[in-house]
Amino acid sequence: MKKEEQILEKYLQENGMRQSKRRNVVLRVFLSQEKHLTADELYDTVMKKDPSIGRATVYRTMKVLCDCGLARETQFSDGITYYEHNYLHNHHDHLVCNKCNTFVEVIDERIEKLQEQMATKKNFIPQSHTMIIYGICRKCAD
Amino acid sequence: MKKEEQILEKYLQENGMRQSKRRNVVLRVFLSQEKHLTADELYDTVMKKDPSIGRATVYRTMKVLCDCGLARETQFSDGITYYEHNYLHNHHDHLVCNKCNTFVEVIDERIEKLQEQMATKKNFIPQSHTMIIYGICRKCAD
DNA sequence: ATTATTGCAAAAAATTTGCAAAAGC
DNA sequence: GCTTTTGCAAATTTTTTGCAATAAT
Repeated sequence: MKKEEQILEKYLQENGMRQSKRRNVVLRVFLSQEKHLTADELYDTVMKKDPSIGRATVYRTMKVLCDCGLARETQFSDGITYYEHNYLHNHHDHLVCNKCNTFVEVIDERIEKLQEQMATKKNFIPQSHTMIIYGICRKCAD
Repeated sequence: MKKEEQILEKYLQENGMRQSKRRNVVLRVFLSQEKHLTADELYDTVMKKDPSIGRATVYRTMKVLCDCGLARETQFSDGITYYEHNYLHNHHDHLVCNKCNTFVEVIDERIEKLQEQMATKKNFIPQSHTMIIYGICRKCAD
């Protein structure tokens, strides 16, 4: 059994929730994709595995996955919620191209440190963050 | 006449658009409020000034204000679009409390510098960014 | 006069919810 | 058996759009 499934199982147990086949299908489809996914894209793929699974279950399951720390939500400027892996995947931020809308993941430890420092100085206990830099990517700059 | 109105006027002229009373009402209501506003809050206030103005006009006007640089959009984790001033207001980021949902504006020049540096190193031309740190605020920490 | 802007209502898009039926423990 | 989970469809919420009427230049 995958580590991720164990994490989910533990979370469910601790919160008086039950395991279910459909929730596991959503989990596995989510884990099998390395990209950022919208609820809709996830639903499409889940449908192919098990057509009996509805949209609401995908939304409800992703909420659980976020709560137990396996997934996290990010919103780009299009207003749609994207889900990305959050376990054994280093936290990262994004550079989003204003022209072609592609993005790359980035991480800068110096920025991470300063973010923590700054929040703490403001008497704020940081738990997570999103940082998105919009601009023009290499390809579109030519 | 306010500087902001001149900026809008210039933008409209350069883009073959016309001035209009209703657009000006939305602009003035937006300028009169110092906080972050949702389209809905804006609509409520605009309605009181001029009940003949519809929701669509508020949305369309805010789009124009963003395009001409007077406003900017930010999305917190609630998925709703907030509009904030972008002219003669220093750029800033946000600390959002996960418990009470209040936020404070912050700015850290060292982070700003590093963001620029990092993007450039990735062959990316940065144009704008959003950085939101979620956590627990001073009040909710007790 | 010509063309942009608007209100309105309807459409779209994304997500949530109520509820009876099915599934897990 | 009791309680959680689910599908479905309907409801909500936020934003966009089509169009005929109106306003700006």
